[in-house]
Amino acid sequence: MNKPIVSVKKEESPVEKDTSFNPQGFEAKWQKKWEADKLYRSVIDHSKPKHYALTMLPYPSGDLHIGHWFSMTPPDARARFKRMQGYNVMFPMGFDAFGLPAEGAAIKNNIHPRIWTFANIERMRKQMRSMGTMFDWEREAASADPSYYKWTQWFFIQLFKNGLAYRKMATVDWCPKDNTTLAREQVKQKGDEQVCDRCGTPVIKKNLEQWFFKATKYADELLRFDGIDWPQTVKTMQTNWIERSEGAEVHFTVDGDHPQITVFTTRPDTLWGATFMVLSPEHPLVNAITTPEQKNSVEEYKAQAAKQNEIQRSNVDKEKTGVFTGGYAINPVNQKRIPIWIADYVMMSYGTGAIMAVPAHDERDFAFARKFGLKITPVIQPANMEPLNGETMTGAYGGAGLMINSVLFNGTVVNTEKGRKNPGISKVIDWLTEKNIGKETVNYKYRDWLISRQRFWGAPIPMIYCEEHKWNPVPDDQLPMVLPEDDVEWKPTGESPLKLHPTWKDAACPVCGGAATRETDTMDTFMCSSWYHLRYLSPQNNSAPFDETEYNYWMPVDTYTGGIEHATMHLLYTRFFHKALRDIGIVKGNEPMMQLRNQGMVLAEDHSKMSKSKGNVVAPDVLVQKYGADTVRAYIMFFARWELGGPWDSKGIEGTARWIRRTWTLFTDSSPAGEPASAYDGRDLRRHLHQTLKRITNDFENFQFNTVVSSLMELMNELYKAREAGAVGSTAWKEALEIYLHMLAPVAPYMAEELWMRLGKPYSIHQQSWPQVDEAATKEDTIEIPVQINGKVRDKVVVAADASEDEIRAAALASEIIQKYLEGKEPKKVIVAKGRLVSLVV
RNA sequence: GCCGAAGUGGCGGAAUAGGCAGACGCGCACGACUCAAAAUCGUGUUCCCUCGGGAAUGAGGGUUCGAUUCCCUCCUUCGGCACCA
Repeated sequence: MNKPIVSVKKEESPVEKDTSFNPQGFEAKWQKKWEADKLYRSVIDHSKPKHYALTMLPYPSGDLHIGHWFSMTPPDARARFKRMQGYNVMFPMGFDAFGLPAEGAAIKNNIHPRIWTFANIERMRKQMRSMGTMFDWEREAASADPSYYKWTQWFFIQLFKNGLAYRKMATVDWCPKDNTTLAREQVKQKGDEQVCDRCGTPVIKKNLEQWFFKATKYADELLRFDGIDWPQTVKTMQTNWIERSEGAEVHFTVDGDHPQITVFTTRPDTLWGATFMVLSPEHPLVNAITTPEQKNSVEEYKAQAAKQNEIQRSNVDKEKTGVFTGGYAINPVNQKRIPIWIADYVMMSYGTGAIMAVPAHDERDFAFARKFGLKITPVIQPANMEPLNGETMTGAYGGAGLMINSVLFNGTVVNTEKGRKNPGISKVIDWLTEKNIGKETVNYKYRDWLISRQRFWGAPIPMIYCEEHKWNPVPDDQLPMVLPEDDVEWKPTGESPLKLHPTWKDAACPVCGGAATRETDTMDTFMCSSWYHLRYLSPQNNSAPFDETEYNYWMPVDTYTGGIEHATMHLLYTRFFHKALRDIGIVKGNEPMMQLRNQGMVLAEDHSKMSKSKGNVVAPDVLVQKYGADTVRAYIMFFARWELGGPWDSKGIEGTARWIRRTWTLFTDSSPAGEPASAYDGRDLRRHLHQTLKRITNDFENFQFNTVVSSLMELMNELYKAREAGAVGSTAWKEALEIYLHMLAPVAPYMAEELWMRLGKPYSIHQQSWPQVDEAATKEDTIEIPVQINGKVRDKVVVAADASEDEIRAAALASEIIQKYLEGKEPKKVIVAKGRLVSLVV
């Protein structure tokens, strides 16, 4: 397993250096030397432009898998490239170290999560070192370390003090397997079930008092992506997740002695067509307005809806259901008495939990009205169509037209625009406001971030409850509020072990000093990862979450890379968090990460997801032992488009391994074929070299790692040909070898360093400057131009690279083959694309 | 249902200010070396063919001298959201 792949040993003379390819040997050697020399230490240096390259930190599950390599080593190559370009690069790494698997291990093995977690970190750190990345380990941070979560707690308190963290009773999602509440972002739709994003278990609803962050305060700002270069897909996903909709709130009075009911609508222009009202079964006024005759059926429906709620009631295709409450509302625009129903297609969690139903112009309302025989009144008449008739319509009409049946608004134009851009909507909103029966409102699907978790292995929420003084933060001098080491029971009881701990929850009220109770919930681990990029700035700092001088130099993050699965979770949380800290005065700027790129996923060879249970996981350690880390890095970059990912191909790595070995041989074989020709013309070689340099520079910039490697492969093939042609010894040859190693260095840092040394160059190649493209050298002398007749290539002519259109045309027409095709006739048309092609039309 | 991304040889993928489709690599075939195999090196490899050529970038249409690239319609795959009022 551990033997070198190939031995290119020739008959050895004792003075000759060993030229056998032994990556395991030189990789270990350089790793040690780089660490001893602190080659990748990143410190403030105002003489250079800075570049903060960040890749999402891993959870310390205990084993580095190929996906980690895929997400870390290409960005590492790019960070190295940036460094050679003259940037002062910081490329830190750490661990998202709180989380449930540690508790699972605690339950299973009766071992404290801290011990399990930090043992895993130790193990993964070792594995990561083999990857040959330029991580600055002196900046490492682990979120489960008290010196880290001290500041996670401190940030919570800052949010609390600034009114951005609050506690409320709410209907929340609960994962019965993980035994904790979840934020809405962490609940996913799977088939027709809502499941826990972490474990896939269907969630249930619970009414609980929980801590929230006021993320919705930033809804509008989070919809703006000004000045940041993020993938459109992520921006779209966040935009859809927040889902802003413009409309109006309208107040309806209710028959009898009841409070008003407010509805939210995006179509106030259709108010005159509201022929009934629907409340969510959970709406607080349902009981009050239900008449005695309807009480039984309403209760029955509510019970059934509540039960369905636990399973899943949001199946779109489901037949509409509902019951009449017996109550009536007054439509404020025309004083019509309209029946109030309850139905589970109206959600308490959106808008006001009540809608005005306009069956003529809303499909759901239409289906409901038809099923229960409710009145349908059209109020928008499309042009060029028979007048709509509520009795005979077969579906709702949602398009443009003129308002009808709407008294003073009759004839008003309604288009398909949303909100104020629609003249009908805009006019009605103004009128509602004036009449004081409604007002313009913007509604969001986005909800505040539920931060409480009923778990042990997280940062304890630093709050204390006293009967008299209610909730108060733990005083700063008592931070961190550390998790207990002893007397913790590892039983899957469904309650936080902290709650069951004999003494942990006892505290003194920060206000009166009297007996008080600690919060026993911990924070969502996404809170920890919302600010880890700040902790990297100064992980040792014990008096502040980060140094301001470090912040001013390094922030914001220039390049952020990671998986797209975090689009509406971490990537949204961290933007919110940054904006909140900005308003509190802790950080500057509007966005934490300027450029974002998402890598794809490495799939198993059968195109399925890799998983331990399926046993189809590719183990990078084995590959490193067999081929060396450089080959694994290069193959990772080469085998698929980084942004797409794809299935692993275990045979494919042989090609990359061959290229690495051939590169080694090219540099170390001192008996080149071909005579050293003093008359060797290096122009072709230099042209290839500088064309490649230009391409690779561009490809690194654009995260196109696969073509970086293929360009290097091509250039190596050229180098072998040049060697045959007697290039060895020429200045072009020497230049080519040096530049080749510069370009190789980010991809295969170990071998590049080893070969650089063997060229007799000064240590270290990783401190060399990225070579300059010699533009003149990239230019061709002559070019071959295809000549098309009626779109088909018939011949190719060779002309000077700078030949004029006339010259090219003449050369094309002079071709014998072309003349043969023309059969003596004049072409109807001759198109010359200078430097590219000639197209003849006959 | 809505929104988005992607469809190129046996496979991963190159090539888009519209200009020689298939770079590079895997696989495969043949050859050299070898007693033999592996490794290595070399040659070939989109398909069809009557060897002159013809067809081809998911399908169909359009714009153009010319389309993988731009426009329209459709199909497939993947991802996101999902009774959002």
